[in-house]
Amino acid sequence: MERYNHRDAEPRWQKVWDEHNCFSAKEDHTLDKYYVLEMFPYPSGRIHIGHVRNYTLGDVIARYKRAKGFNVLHPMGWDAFGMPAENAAMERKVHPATWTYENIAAMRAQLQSMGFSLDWSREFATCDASYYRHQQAMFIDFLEAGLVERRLSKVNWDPVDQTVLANEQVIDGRGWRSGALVEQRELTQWFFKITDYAQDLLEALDGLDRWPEKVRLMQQNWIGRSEGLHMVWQLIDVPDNISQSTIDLYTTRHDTIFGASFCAMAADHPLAKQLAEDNPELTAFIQECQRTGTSEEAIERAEKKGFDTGIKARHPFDENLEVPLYVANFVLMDYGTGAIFGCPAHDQRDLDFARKYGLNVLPVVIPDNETASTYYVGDEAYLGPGSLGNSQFLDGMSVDEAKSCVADRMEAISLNGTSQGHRTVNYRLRDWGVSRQRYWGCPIPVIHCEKCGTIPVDKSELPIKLPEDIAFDKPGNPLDRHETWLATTCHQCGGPARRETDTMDTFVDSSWYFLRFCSPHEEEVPTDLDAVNYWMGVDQYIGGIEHAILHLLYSRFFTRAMRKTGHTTTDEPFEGLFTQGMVTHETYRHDGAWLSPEEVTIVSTEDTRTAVRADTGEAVQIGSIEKMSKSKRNTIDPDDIIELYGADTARLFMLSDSPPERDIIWTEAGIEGAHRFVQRIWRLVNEAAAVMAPRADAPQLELEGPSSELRRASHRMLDAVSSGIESLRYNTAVAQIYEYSNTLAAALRAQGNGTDPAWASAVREGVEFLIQAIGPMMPHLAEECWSVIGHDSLLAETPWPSCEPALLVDDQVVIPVQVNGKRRDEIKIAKGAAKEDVEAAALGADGIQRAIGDKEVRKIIVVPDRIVNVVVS
RNA sequence: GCGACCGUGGUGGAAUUGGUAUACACAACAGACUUAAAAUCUGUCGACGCAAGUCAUGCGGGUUCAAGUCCCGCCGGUCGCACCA
Repeated sequence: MERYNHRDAEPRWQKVWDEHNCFSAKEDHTLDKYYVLEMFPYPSGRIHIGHVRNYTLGDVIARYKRAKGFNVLHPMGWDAFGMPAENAAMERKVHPATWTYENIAAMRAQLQSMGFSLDWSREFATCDASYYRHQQAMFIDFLEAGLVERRLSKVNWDPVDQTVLANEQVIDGRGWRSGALVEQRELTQWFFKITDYAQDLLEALDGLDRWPEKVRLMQQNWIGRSEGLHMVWQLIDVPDNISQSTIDLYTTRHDTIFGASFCAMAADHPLAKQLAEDNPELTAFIQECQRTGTSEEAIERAEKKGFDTGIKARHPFDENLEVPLYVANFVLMDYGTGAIFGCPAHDQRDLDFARKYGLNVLPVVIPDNETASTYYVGDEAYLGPGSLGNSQFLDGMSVDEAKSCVADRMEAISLNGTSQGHRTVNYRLRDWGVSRQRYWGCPIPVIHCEKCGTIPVDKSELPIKLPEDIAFDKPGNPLDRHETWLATTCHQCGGPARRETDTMDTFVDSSWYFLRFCSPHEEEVPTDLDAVNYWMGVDQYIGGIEHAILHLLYSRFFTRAMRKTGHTTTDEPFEGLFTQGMVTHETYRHDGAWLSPEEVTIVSTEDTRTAVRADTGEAVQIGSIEKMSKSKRNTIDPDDIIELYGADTARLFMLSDSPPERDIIWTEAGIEGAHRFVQRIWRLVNEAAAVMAPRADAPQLELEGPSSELRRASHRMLDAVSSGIESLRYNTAVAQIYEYSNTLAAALRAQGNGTDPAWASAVREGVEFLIQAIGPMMPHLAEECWSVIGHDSLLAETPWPSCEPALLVDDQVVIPVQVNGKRRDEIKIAKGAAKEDVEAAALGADGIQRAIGDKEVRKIIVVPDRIVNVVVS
């Protein structure tokens, strides 16, 4: 028998599937649908192993659901805008569009060589004008619905690249590309008002019961709801040139209000800025605050610093209590009101600050084992529960009682005619700044007209296409310098106007592509409501955990915004979410330089494992196992694996052993093991084909008799594989298949060339089940085997077989018997046997008799069909 | 610092969700076939013990007839957030 030749079989079956149009989703909206989607790739040039894992995980469920009779939508596209294309343009003098579309072509071919069951007829790239024109139309819809705003905002500005950087692109205070010190700048930016949906996005997390708990928690923390009190304090000794006589404070610890010993506002608080105008010292302090980096380290090391403004703030419940107002470096302008009262005894930052400036530290929440008069707070603020003390009318209350009492009183008393406080809810979530000063993104469809102001373009002018003739010879946004593109006419007044040169954050592109897949060729509007109604939401979405917040939260917001503007009918885009682990590999170093796996030979002996350079034989240091990355040079090229071992082997390796949510370590031994199993299945099927019942014969399947044991194993395997796939526990499904192939091989060996027609039928059934079970995982091998056993039809078009329930249950069960919780023997007994019979059988077993000896039996616990425990004293 | 998750053989991992701990695989070892190697097949494989058995799921307690699984406290690791008042 010839070895299975993947080089021949894989392209052949891919062609057949393509010719039969096996994987295009049907436009029949009366069928049960299943929408499975993996996060679409950025066309960086080549697919990497992480893609192979991602799309394999999705393809298994797609092929399985198709076999189960669902109308499956499994599309693919390209998240094609972004910085790398511009970097390539600058480095290699190639147009971003050329670079991107060439990469797409190369990567499409790679994905096709993996045999993924994708509906390529729905493919698009987000940089296609036919896609982004609809994004522009929706931007205008959002603007009209009040979901978009243009306002001044602080941004990270890279002075060398002359662009805004996202927080993630600022490393240790420097631009990730240029290495230049990042400046804080105020720029007019476009924002999506995601904060309008903060409460809804938070509450709806509860309904996402097929999302990982971890991701829901991360989003919950990111949204960061806190319930607090907004209040107004009177200011005293305000300089004459300042009109402000009160300050707005925000707190969540209003119970500690009698412990307040100072107030503090952010360095960029409007009052601080006003005061700084004629105060050089304060100006210098504010500048110092702004210089402090935003990196984690900088914040951790930064000392609490303040500047006493000389102004006093009057305590709302105690006219005689006046506390100093500081400008402080640890107060954030963009949270709450940008100003706080400090209660040092019960907040660590306030305590550090108070100790530095010699401010009063008065404990007001007294732990149960302390008394108010003697309780001393040292260098650690007390954050725990207790009863109020040193707090006038609050004394004796719990923290919660005191909070609600303070809130009631503040709401009741008035200052200058309005209530001095009100309960309020704050979120950490910020509005989504979508402006990017880049060329390779979706142009924001807005013009600036001297007469009419900043207005959206008329929808009839869409798409606002990117100009093609651009140069990347200078840093910054080339759109700013493209005069013929910039100059336009205002559609309202007919006067001259200039185009907006900001383009949209690429996260906008990926926030609705899953909706576009439902009707990718719709020209008039972004989505066909009929199609969206039928296909959405995505039943199973699969991607990396790194998108737990940004992409997944933006998409949830965008879907809501699209619903509000009439482009879809549901709020939640992804009903099921699965976050897969990374693919990792060992790292190798020699003389400080990283070496790729091909440059290294591993030398293994019985108990050592070392590495040498493949070319020179010099010793190589084996480093830690890390995520595959170009910088560590520990990547594996999927093309090499497909060529050497085949797509099915690569797919099997991705599915076996490690649970999909966990990181998987790529090893040569592992991929070879997977390849051996591919060959083993091939041999097994061919051997079985020689002895099993021919296809033409009427099957002579029996529920009892000699062949039923094999049949039980077959049906149990199929059942276990089905549930393993449905719950995405692919590693256990693969283990079932391994185990079954051992069983089937042993059965063939035992029976020899038996001629019992019932047995031959059972073998045929078992082989067919085996092929069906591997179908979603190793589709080419399965298709080849399917034809070997005499089928003319395609496995890809064959329904999933159903199990015979009678074969899934045994009429006899083996149950372990314990004595005092330790297993001593086991008994074989009829399933569902009466308790008394089970007890009798258990007590009769040799091992049990021996273990009991002369001790007294006190109790026998029988868990039906499970276990027996004999308790002796 | 706060929050979440995880610690099971030499290795990846399984365990019906409180009911036979270590399925399946990798590695290793022994054997068969072969002139030889590869491939393939067979067997062994948590520790100690000749055995009966004893001990083993990071460590220490607890609940229970029964704990890898539940509770409390440590230790170690991974991830997320982080001056959010």
